[in-house]
Amino acid sequence: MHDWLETAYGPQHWWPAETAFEVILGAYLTQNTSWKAVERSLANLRAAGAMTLDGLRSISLEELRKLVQPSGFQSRKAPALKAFVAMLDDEFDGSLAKLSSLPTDALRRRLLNLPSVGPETADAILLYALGHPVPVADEYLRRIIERHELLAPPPERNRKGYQAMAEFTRLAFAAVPKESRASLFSQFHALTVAVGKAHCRREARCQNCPLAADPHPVIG
DNA sequence: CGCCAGGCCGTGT
DNA sequence: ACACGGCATGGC
Repeated sequence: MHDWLETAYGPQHWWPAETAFEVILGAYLTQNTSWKAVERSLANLRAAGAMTLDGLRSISLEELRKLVQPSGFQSRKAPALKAFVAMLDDEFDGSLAKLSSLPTDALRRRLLNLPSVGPETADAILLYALGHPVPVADEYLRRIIERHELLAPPPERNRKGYQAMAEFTRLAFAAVPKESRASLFSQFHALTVAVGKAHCRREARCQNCPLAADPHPVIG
């Protein structure tokens, strides 16, 4: 499935960001929000000099709310971003490297304790900002698994479903050498988003889904 | 205009 | 533990 999608879509070079901090901002902002809207918020943050740790620390909560308004949920997302900065400052000397030096499991638990960080946001930060080799699952992958019947029962939209998708992805790449796993998880997630955005709407069945034309797409 | 987006959390059973 | 609704905005 990964290889077939890669042939169809090519390298995706994800996460679309210049810095690790920008990845983290985007991971929060894109929660249930289109990337297009996130880009506007990111542009606001960049223009305000708030795309860095120092910049984000400096601006007021009120100002931050205005900057991230275009991507919605600002009453949640702005305080959540401030809470991340506070955690980094208070516990890790303001250093992403120190945060990242925790073992993956402990780091994941710490991230999940932050407000507005659930499994997907935690894993996106782990993989794309901090380079830890964890799979990232999302609603697109859930639909793909459901509609192509790759798992029984199909994953639901809750933590158990998320865990099932993560395990599914880990198993699918179990044979891949450990040092290649982060880049493959990145590429696979990016590809599922690419095909999901294009063909996998919420209600309608897949329309012209390229996976349906693949004679051999199914894992398991 | 209605649907939807790269989730998460509080509340009620 | 689980289902369910609210959260906000803008693109299409």
